[in-house]
Amino acid sequence: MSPVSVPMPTLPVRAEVASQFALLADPLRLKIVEALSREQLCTCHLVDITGARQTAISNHLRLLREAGAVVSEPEGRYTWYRLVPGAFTEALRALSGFAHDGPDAAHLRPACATPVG
Amino acid sequence: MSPVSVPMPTLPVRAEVASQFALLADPLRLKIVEALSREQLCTCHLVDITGARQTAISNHLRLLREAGAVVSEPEGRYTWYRLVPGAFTEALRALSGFAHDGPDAAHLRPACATPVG
DNA sequence: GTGTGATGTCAGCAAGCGCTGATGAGTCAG
DNA sequence: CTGACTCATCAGCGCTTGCTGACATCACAC
Repeated sequence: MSPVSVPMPTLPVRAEVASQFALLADPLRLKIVEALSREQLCTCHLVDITGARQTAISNHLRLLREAGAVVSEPEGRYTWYRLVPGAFTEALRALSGFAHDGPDAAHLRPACATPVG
Repeated sequence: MSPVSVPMPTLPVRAEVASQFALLADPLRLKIVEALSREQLCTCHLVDITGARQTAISNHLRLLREAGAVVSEPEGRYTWYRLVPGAFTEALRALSGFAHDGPDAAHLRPACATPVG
């Protein structure tokens, strides 16, 4: 049994990490997350910043909210949004593992052809 | 500062960063990238690791190859794939900016109502 | 040369996703 | 109360994406 057969011990919940990446995979949503990482904003701000329609912003905010990436705080007729601090921690950890240059690992080549048949 | 009116000076090419995140947004592709970050592998390995069909693996590898995230090296009847070291650098940088806890920025609330209207 | 195995590519299908317009709830000013 | 404004939700549409099966290509063993 080569290390190939070992079923990925690094990430505990790959689907969750993939979901975090999926949240950042859309340019508009990335723009929203980027803006919210700097300061709290309400929907009207995000509409102004991104230039997108209010409904589109609201849809993306709902996705982010349901995923636990942002929290909403209604205040009067405005609703303030802010980024949850540890929302993308697992994604960052996974990506850090990928992005680090692995010169040794890059040359590893496990046995390929199945030995018996 | 009035970051609301400034149209996002942080990331130069948001669409490209979003594309890098999109590459990691699929669980199967994430599994492939994770495996290739540790060692070079050929398609038969990835089929064995992921349990997916060969055509699905090949499709995902083609996406990763076209995006410049992996490189292929045919050798005999096998094709070795390895991760390009700096493939996700920009995504990592963007995510690092998001993930860092910003206690001060989290309390900033720019003026909301349009001044003149 | 022939057979087997590994790999890439193509067309087709189903599902998910993002945008839009319309609508309704809630809030503030007059 | 009425009007203006902010925001969320819904249904609908189009596009993209991922998976599958079928087929073609290439390399190795005999």
